[in-house]
Amino acid sequence: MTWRDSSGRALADYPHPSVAVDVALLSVVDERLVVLLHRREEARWALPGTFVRIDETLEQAALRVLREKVAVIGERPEQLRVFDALHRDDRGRVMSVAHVDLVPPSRLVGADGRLEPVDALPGPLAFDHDAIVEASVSWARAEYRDRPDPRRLVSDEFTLLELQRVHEAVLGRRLQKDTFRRQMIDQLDGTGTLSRGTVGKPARLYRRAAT
Amino acid sequence: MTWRDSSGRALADYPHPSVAVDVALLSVVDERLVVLLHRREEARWALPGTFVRIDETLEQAALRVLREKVAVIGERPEQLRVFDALHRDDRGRVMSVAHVDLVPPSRLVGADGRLEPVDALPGPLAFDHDAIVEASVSWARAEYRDRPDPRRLVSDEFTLLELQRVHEAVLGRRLQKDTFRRQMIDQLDGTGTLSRGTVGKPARLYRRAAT
DNA sequence: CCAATAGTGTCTGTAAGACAGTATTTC
DNA sequence: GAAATACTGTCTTACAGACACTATTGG
Repeated sequence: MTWRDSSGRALADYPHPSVAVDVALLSVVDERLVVLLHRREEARWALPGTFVRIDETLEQAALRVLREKVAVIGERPEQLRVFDALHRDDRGRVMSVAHVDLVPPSRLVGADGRLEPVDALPGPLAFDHDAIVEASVSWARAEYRDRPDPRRLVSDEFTLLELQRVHEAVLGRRLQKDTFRRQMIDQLDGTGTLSRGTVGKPARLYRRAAT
Repeated sequence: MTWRDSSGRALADYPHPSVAVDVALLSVVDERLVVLLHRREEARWALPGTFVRIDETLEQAALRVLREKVAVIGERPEQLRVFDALHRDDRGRVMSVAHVDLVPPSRLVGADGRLEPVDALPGPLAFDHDAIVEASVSWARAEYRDRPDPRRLVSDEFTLLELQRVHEAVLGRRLQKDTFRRQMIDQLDGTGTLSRGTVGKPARLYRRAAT
């Protein structure tokens, strides 16, 4: 039984905006922060996006668009903000809830799209997608500022240098190893084992500490 | 001329969620951070909210709901996040874009509703409005952490103590005057005049520096 | 003079940035 | 031994927090 207002109309009887999700899927490849772009129509690159169905949440829609449009299993999409300019989409009144997700590159084998470094995008993207990429990079940097690899881009056991390289890629700048060590060390558990097979003194292996 | 897809349907022909805005309108009264609540139906308090019309932006809808439901002229509503649980509204599928606005108490004379301190709300609010209030307080505190009264709750000229009292109300804790002074002083311009009529040594008056 | 508020100098602890030294591996 | 990388001690600088002292008003 659907709800009716005093004039006998249901909610859906009133004209209302459509809602889309656009997802900036980030990863780290070759020590650079990259975003997965998707070819939209002819000459324009865009983020994967879709309309939100009436029976799914935003997160479900975000995971679905990654699966359907770029063949990737997402991890944990986060909302950035709503883009709601009146004429941003010429098909009608559409607001888009921008999302970001950050996954290890192993998730991207066989992905349908193009990975581009976030600081060297191939020309302006469709809609307001340049602004979404910018917001997603800010989100990722805030996420990696204080905590050791919260999105698990490196495997469960890692050396401090491996961890540092991932943080440098996300933050987009070099870090000093002694400062980095001091910031991270008390959020890590040593495994007692050492890395093997590299030149130089073997490094200790760590795990993320259970918070 | 409306856009049609390959099966001849316009966007609005597909069932899609309705979009609402809910606005936490904050102010500072008696050195406490307060939120304006609105009576919804019987026994439940709620934030003012409305459906977004097809021809208005989120900001316009947020300003409209303040005007229509609580008779307040808003200042600059900011998005917090979208609440999108599938059955959060029993009238149908509705997502709500939570907003926050922070205005001086002079805007609230004649407001239609009840001002309550954010840390002493009268029981659980309707829908997910408790979470919206919590997010709006976090937003306000971040806004006031580093900058002198960015929402202009005090008048154009003020003493450091007046400024500090407003910051303490927003942040919900006492501050030390010497630390506070050092944080703010280089973002202020002295006017060269002194406050008058108070007990004790007259204080210098300041203006917000042009950033 | 007393109470009250304004304004400022200084000490301490913490942490970042920078530098340099020692340690342990491969080749 | 040489090269390479891991690890750590220490110095400097900056700044927050805390304390205390001086300054200037009304009563």
